[in-house]
Amino acid sequence: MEKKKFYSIGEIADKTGVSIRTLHYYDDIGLLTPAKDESSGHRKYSEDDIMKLQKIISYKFIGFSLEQIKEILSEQKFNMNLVDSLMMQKKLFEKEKKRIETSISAIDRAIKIIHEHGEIDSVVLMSLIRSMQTEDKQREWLESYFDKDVVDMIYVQTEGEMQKLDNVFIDFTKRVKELVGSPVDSPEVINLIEEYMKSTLSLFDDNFMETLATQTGNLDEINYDELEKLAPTPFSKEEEEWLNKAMEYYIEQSNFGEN
Amino acid sequence: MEKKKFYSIGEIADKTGVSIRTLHYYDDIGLLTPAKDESSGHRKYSEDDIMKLQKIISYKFIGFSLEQIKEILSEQKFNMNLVDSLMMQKKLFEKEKKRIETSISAIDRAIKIIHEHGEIDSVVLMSLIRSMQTEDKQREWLESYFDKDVVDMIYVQTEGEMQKLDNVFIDFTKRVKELVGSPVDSPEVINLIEEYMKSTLSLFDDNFMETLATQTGNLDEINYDELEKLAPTPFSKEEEEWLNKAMEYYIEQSNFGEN
DNA sequence: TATAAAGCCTAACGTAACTGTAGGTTCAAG
DNA sequence: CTTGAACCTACAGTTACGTTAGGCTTTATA
Repeated sequence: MEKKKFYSIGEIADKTGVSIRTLHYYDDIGLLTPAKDESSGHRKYSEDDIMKLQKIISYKFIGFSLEQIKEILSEQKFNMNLVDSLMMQKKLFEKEKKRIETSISAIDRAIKIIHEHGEIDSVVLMSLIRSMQTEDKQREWLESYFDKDVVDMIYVQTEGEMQKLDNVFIDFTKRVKELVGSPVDSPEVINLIEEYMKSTLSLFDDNFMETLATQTGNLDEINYDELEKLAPTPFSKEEEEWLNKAMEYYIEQSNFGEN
Repeated sequence: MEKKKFYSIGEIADKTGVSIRTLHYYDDIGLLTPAKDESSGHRKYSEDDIMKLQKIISYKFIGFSLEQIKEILSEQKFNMNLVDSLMMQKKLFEKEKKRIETSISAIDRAIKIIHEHGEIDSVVLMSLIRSMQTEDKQREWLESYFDKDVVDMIYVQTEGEMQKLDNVFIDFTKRVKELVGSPVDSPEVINLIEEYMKSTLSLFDDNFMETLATQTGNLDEINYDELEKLAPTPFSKEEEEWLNKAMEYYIEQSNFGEN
């Protein structure tokens, strides 16, 4: 004589931490369908139901959808398939983890920048964040023009270097937005660009500059549209055009790359 | 005379990687509402719209909801508030990251177990996973009965130890399910329990055992219901009762703890 | 024993951030 | 002039529930 004990939905909710509504829902979609008391219509959960629910919770934790869980639970074979699914789930999780990690460091970077600069143009901030977000694709893009080790050299930076670069970049954009429109041969403009180049390049050693020079061949063929998608500039069209001219002028003047 | 250039929705989608449908959606909810060509009704995006979209993408990446983004973009103050929000987002991300990490190691553990044992009772597998999932709460529970350092000792295990424990545990459950119902004084049963205890306890050193002994005072007052919620057993009621009796018998027989 | 409170029921709507589809209009090229 | 690509609106669907609303049942208390 087995006296089967049943539990009410509230008890199950307490026991497992799954809400009543969720249990209703699982019943609705046929995932966990307990017996019902004939007269009252109240659900009554058996020990088996509880075990099944534990499995459901576990599979959910591992990342399966309720639809998938339904399948898994109904299959007897169970095994072959499961390992594959587990590995897939793992890959998905690892991707997500990576995404979260970049998001976290983007946040850190943003916070630091705000602290350092106080009120900051959101456009600039965004362009930095966006460029982190697409770093992988930026690398790919760069690697289609330069050797991998050159690209690595560009990206291998310490925390401190990066922060320094951020600051330089932000100051630079600020000045650009102030000076836009003024004659490209004015001392301020020349000074601005000179300062910026020096600060930026100072982070790379001579070795790098040489390597870069040997590979800077057919720059005319570069696909700039692609790049724009990956790292939007914090400048308006107008600012950008002005900046280009200023750069050109500066390079001509200082016969950069000749000697 | 400024010649304003506009872009079609398709061009924007190409430029930014955001789908046309999503751009429609952003328009619908009033997040990004480009001008429209009077006659055709086609959306036309300005440079400003593109910048705004870049910001939207960035804020999304950092974890804000579209609703929040709408607010952020409409505010001029922008600054004070933003840093706080960023820190909050960071915390959320860090929580999520932790969750993912446990999920990943749960998967690893499950895969190893399946490889090791081939066909394995899913109930057992689930109970292991579930217990990882609730490890934090389990610790809390334990710490309400033992000192923190004792609890730490229980949980500090190397990869290898953990795997060994998993295997021991799984073999144990298998045997229990085979032997359930047989007399608790039979040699097989005694042997089973002896083996299990030895394997389990062998992982802890004497120091630990002593500490544990001094603290094992009022075990009667333990709140088992709480525990059940955190670490469901892989046994049915029947199996569990039988196992309890077998344990009691074994402990009496072997005058465990008296010495 | 009456009644209140707690617990349970179904049914329907709401959520976030989209994706998909149907049926129709506009634009660009040959 | 036609054809195909690009665009439009409008509606439905997705996941895994949360949140009511309105009405039974069961349990505890006066």
